[in-house]
Amino acid sequence: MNEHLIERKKKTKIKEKLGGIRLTSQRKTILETVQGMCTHPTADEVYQKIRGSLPKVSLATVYRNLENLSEAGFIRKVEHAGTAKRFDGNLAPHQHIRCIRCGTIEDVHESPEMTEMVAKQIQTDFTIVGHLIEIQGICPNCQKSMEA
Amino acid sequence: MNEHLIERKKKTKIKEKLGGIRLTSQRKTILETVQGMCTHPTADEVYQKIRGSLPKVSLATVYRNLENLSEAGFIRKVEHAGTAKRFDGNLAPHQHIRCIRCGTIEDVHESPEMTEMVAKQIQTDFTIVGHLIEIQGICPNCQKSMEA
DNA sequence: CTTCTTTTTGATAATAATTACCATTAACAT
DNA sequence: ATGTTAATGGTAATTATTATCAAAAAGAAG
Repeated sequence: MNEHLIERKKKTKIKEKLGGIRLTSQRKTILETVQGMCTHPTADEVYQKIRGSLPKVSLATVYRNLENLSEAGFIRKVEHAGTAKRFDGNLAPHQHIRCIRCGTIEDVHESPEMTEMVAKQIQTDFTIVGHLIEIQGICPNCQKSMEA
Repeated sequence: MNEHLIERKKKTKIKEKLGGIRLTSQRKTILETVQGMCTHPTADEVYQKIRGSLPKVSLATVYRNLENLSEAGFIRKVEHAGTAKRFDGNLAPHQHIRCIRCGTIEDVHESPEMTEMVAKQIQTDFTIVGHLIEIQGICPNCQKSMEA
């Protein structure tokens, strides 16, 4: 194995292709940020988080990348009843509990029996593509602020 | 039963109190419209529907009334993952199937076993106030338009 | 390493759904 | 009939998001 080949191999490794879409510093940072947060952030929350390392980044870039990173399957869009879209770096199938006051979302596990039960129940002329089970509650923080 | 009492009874009947909130023609029309539709309309859909009988009605009035009619418990706000809010005149507990392409919502029945199962599953520090089971699919109409 | 093509970006305008504001009008208790 | 309070219409403001477009960067080809 000569030096040329070694050089080549390194380059290929470093490139870290994202499957068709180009690897820009913005895209990389956004992906790593969502993967590193367990809070199911909105576009704006990601934007605020990355402004330290990428001061010139545009909010539009964040929206765009969250959208195409989820289309490419690197993150997923959280289906929920709240207003602002939220994203999740955890690709394992699971459901969520959402605070109806502040919008905070945490993970909850969905048992295979429940999945099966949901699928079994429905008789419809729609073509079913999935389902959403969202538990709704008040988070501990909001409970505190309500008592005060 | 003398005429006075008969007169009184009639009046009470006609007043149709809405539980604290005043009975305006706009409010009455909006309530009856939502109750008469099985399509889980958005504010704008209600607005378009009532413009014939109430040409001067404001869209803001529709938004306001859908909100306070649901707060007062006469209709319910449909919890769903779509963008525009939808309202339902059917107060019986049930869940929905939503077309992810056009937003159409139809009713689906939720079995008590499923309700129980959802409640049983979760271990959390949130105070649970309810849950949302949304089946997601493609409605027959959208299926047709996709084929074409 | 230079050049070419294509994608992506930043800045900002536009849009969609909703809410806020406020002077005028209407409801309804007295 | 009248006074108080709530509701309305018209419109501006807000929030979340998408569209636009010239300039910059990415990655392929030589």
